[in-house]
Amino acid sequence: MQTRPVEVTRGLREACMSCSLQELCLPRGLYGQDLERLDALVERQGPYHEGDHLFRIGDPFDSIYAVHAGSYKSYTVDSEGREHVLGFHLPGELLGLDAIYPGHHVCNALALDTATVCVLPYARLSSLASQISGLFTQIMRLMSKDIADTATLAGDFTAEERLAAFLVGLSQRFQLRGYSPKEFNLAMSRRDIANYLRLATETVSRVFARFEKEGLIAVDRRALHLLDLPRLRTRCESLGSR
Amino acid sequence: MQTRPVEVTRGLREACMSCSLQELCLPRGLYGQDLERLDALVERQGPYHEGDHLFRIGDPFDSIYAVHAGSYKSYTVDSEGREHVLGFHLPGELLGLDAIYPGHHVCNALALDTATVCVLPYARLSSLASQISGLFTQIMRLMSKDIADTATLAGDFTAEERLAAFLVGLSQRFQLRGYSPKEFNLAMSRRDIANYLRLATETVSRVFARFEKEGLIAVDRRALHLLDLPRLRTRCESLGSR
DNA sequence: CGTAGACTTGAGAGTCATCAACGTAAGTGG
DNA sequence: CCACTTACGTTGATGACTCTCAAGTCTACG
Repeated sequence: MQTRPVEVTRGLREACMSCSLQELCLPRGLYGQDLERLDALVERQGPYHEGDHLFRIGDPFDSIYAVHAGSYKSYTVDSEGREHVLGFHLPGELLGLDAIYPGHHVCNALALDTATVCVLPYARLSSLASQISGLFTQIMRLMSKDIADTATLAGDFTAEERLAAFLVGLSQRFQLRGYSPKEFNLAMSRRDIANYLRLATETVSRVFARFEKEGLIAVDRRALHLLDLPRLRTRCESLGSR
Repeated sequence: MQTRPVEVTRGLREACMSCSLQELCLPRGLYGQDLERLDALVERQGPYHEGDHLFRIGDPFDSIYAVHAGSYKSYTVDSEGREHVLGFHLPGELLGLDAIYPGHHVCNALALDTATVCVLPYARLSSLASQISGLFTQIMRLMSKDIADTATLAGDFTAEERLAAFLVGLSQRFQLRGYSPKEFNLAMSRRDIANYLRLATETVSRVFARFEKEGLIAVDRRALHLLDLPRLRTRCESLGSR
């Protein structure tokens, strides 16, 4: 069951062609007519509001989503009802790739704030990818990146290493999108961060406090200031693959 | 630097067409002429022997590998020299998908026993994928599965849950390949298992002993006997996504 | 202004890592 | 064939990191 009917802002063509995320998103490396053809199958969807679900476990898979604005979290719920956060998704990143294989969604995705997505109907996308070799390449690249990234968190690292890596990673992703790498707002709660990093919320709270005491960061609720990025990096050097 | 020159068993065509792994590997869903065209670009490589590297971090990426026989492990080495096992790969599974994005390998892969692979040159594969829509679909499916699988281990589970899930997962994979799901040999050492599950080798040893005492398994060195698969499953229910 | 939820802080407990010693199997060279 | 070596695996004792439980603070919102 797709969660709820949502406005589809089609109207203006050139969703991709004028999008500021071109460099991060699928169209990278596509030009002219190829880009127009991709543009023709993309639909903007939203806005979703905080807590709205983009899709849920079991929903039939028919589209991949690219975050256009705002941010999302994806998560599963295990047999005992416990939630497991799989990732946070910023503009330009794809959602729903893990649903291709089984043909239905295997995780939930919800908006962490007011957010929109670009909908890429999979059937049309794959037929287009057969015609445009650059598109095939780009899809493969993004999926490959996804595989490499999910492997990063799978270490047995300390709470400090995990949180430092998380903050450094976020910083890099914000910078790529043209935002300040040293100052940004966390869209997600402590509980979500803790769950994502496989820690207790209390531990996250304590490590934040420790980092602040050491002058690494300044944090006020969701507002974050990375004061000493170099030293923060040394705190998570072992997770080098980022 | 590709590790070492290895014999390439081309010779007989029909590597894919007669392969017993067809149902697991890429050709699934391809027939007749399409299969022949895929077959034409695949080269069998090996045999590699225990400890031989298939590729190493930094090696230029130009091919995806499909395990044909034997088993491999993939792993990284962090800045402090510690090894991190990313996965074990059985016949029919793909290796090197995470190298597409960066264009070079981001992990090492080595043979755990005498093993062979099928080499899929990426450039030729992607051009073929634009001609055969079923091939594109299949590649996407396999990458999607990879993404979903790597997410599975990322929970904060107990040592028992992790090991139970590992054994159950292995069992399923062996069964899919036509082997007994209850009796098989572990190709990997305790140290590798422990590293993969983010545990100490001693912990793995102890949990094996505990499982044996409970009558869940019988284990002698690498020889494993799953005596009570149902009860083993209940031990890792929370990792339900498998 | 009051309540609910998010966040913080403290104290105690448990799981697992570390350190250490020992047992076993396989391979080597005499 | 037997000491010797090496890698692997098991078992025990101790300690640390982080979870759990609990109470308290702060913020947002109705």
